[in-house]
Amino acid sequence: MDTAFVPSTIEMPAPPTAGEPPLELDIEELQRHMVVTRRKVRAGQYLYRNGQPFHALYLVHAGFLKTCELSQDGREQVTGFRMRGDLLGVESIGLAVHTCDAVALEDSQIWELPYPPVLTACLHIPELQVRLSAALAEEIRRDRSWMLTIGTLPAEQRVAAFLLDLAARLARLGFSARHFILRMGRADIASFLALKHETVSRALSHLEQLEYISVLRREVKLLDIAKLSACAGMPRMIQ
Amino acid sequence: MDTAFVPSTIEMPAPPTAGEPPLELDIEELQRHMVVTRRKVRAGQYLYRNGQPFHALYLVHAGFLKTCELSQDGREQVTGFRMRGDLLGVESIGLAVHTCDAVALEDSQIWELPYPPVLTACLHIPELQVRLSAALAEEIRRDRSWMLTIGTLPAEQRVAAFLLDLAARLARLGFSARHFILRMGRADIASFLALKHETVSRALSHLEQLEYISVLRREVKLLDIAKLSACAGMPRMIQ
DNA sequence: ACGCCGTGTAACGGTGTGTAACAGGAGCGC
DNA sequence: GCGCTCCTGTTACACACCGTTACACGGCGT
Repeated sequence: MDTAFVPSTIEMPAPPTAGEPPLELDIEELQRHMVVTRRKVRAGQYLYRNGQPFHALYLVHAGFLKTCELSQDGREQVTGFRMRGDLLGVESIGLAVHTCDAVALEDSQIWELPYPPVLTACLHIPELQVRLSAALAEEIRRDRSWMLTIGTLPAEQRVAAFLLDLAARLARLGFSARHFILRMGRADIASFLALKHETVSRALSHLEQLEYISVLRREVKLLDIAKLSACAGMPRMIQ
Repeated sequence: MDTAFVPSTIEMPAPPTAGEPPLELDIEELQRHMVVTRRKVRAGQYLYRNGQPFHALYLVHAGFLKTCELSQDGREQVTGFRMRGDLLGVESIGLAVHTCDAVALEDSQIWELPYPPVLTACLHIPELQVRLSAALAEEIRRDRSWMLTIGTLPAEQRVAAFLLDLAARLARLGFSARHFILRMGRADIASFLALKHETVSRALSHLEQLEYISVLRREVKLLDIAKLSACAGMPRMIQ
């Protein structure tokens, strides 16, 4: 029935989908206007770092990454987990350098879209401009949705919301929404949810006691999606 | 020395600045490509509401507004306070309807930029496209910076960061950075910082005891900016 | 085998929240 | 102007959620 999310490596082919993701189509069109390269990033390596020259946007082809916001006094905050189809680097548009870090959590493949050539391409392909603007706006909405979750839900409900969001995104990519392996550790989940890792661990254990989920290290099975959804708080109004 | 931030009303002229804000120049240019109207919004009225058709971006000419994210189960989260020069509505680009609320906290004046005509104008004015993209990216950075603050700082430091941010933005508009009137209540500040309003009140009182600030209802004086800055945590690395 | 790191759990305590009470100011009607 | 109502803000006290501290265990790399 449910197929487990197997660890993806460089050797694994991109998962088959009913159709190519929309931005995937654009790669071919973009290649007619500029040099688009595909990059491999090993687990633990940075795709880009805060302070590095900003010269491209990055479209995830395969793999899993996290983005982090950093403060001058050493604080760090995970701001998102990125997977196939996600566009990275947009937050630095308009600046000379990147303003955050992007790290691969597993071996990944990334399309590198040079900037400003992407912007120039927008002039020639109005559809691309619409797409880019929409992608930026979607990024804003996603962040806002998490701000709502973090600002208004207690710890366990945040964790539930996190699992459901991850499950939904994996399902969109053709993976199982009920059985998957977390590609990030408890500390990263915690940072993302403005919690401490012990709290994440406790929340997972309690959700398991409730039999909403089964969890063993990084393997997660969602056992009762309805109950978990009720626990997670309802999503943003209209979407 | 310090001039107090006087309550702005419809009758008050926009404050004088050394130069017009960059986006202000674009209004004149935009008007050559589309109908740009100036709208008045009374305190307490909505500029737009979640679920309403999305047909424009909004540039604040004068006044003060808040944006709110809403959930289906009634939770609400203030996501920002907007003043002159701020662009609103960008989070809904790509959708048919607005995804959040924008409410005027005082009588305000707003430039209404019809969308998609703005997008079409970008094709004719590449500089505008650069500006719009940069504005969207700046919105993302701003939200991320607050996520870092909320995710890594305790309550009192969040409040300090909030005051400093507000002071800096007011200063940029030509107002005093040391003596101003808050246009929002404690509850809104609290929502924005993922706190409760009592906690905000307590933090303000304590900062006053420390003689970092003086606060009386909505009137705030920053007495020791250095101490307050040290309290607020250092900002995002490189900006 | 050893060391390091991530995960998981428990105990304790502190920070922030919830509740209640109160004060003061604004707005409205007479 | 006065009185009343409502809203906003402050403060005290109680409590619980989550952070802190500590430790054990398992997996992985050398």
